[in-house]
Amino acid sequence: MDLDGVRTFLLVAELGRLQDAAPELGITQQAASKRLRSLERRLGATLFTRTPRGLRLTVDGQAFAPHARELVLAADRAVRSVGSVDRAIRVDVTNRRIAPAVAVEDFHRACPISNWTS
Amino acid sequence: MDLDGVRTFLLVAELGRLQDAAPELGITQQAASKRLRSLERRLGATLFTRTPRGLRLTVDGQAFAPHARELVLAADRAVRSVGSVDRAIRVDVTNRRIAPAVAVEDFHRACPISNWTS
DNA sequence: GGGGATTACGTCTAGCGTAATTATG
DNA sequence: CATAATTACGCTAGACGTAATCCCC
Repeated sequence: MDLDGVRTFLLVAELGRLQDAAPELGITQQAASKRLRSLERRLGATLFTRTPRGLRLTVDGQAFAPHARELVLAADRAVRSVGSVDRAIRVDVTNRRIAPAVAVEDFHRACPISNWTS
Repeated sequence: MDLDGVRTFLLVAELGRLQDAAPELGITQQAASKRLRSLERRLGATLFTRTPRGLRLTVDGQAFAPHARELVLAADRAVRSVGSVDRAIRVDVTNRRIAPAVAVEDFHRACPISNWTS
């Protein structure tokens, strides 16, 4: 499951036309069309009714929309959850011959933390 | 953003070893390793500490885990939201010469619904 | 004919699997 | 040495863009 397709769905549902939504997403109209087709194929349902004046949500699309919004919000929260932690220090330990290095390394093994190089 | 990587993350975080998680996901150990690397690259953070006995969560990984669970649950709800709606009828209107067809077609234009053929 | 979406097609990147490599205990 | 993860490499499927096509006002 790809979230880019879900974001495409939401923007197209809001704007009603691929031509408006596609530039916003940094892709072409054709790519947006294929994203929606791919999403519909994945879900096994038709999300939009295609008209020569744009796209309108089907009942499936209307049912999917709120869940899609919740989904992208959850994704944004998940992305924000990393990197926001205050990093204390960053120490590279390569020489085990000196006592402080051993002490730091022991602490490293006892309490693993990210951004260590080894 | 790809949810398969998030599901891989959760299973590896639970089981602690790629070898156990990979078959569960229907992929090889190497593919699981690359999925995690891809996810970490996407997030810009290291989620696991690699050891010769398996993988352990870093602080970033611990912070990401609950959001990841919420994310996959939201995805499952979103997928279930389509197709569960009760379908009432399905009518193909091709002949505009008869009055009932016109009436149905007008209703169609006023209130689009999925599963129409045109 | 004009605006809008789709299809066709070439290209390019991402993801997987098999096999070989590295690293730890 | 055994175990577990990584890297190398070839392959296939998916995604994008350009160009051409279809469809309804």
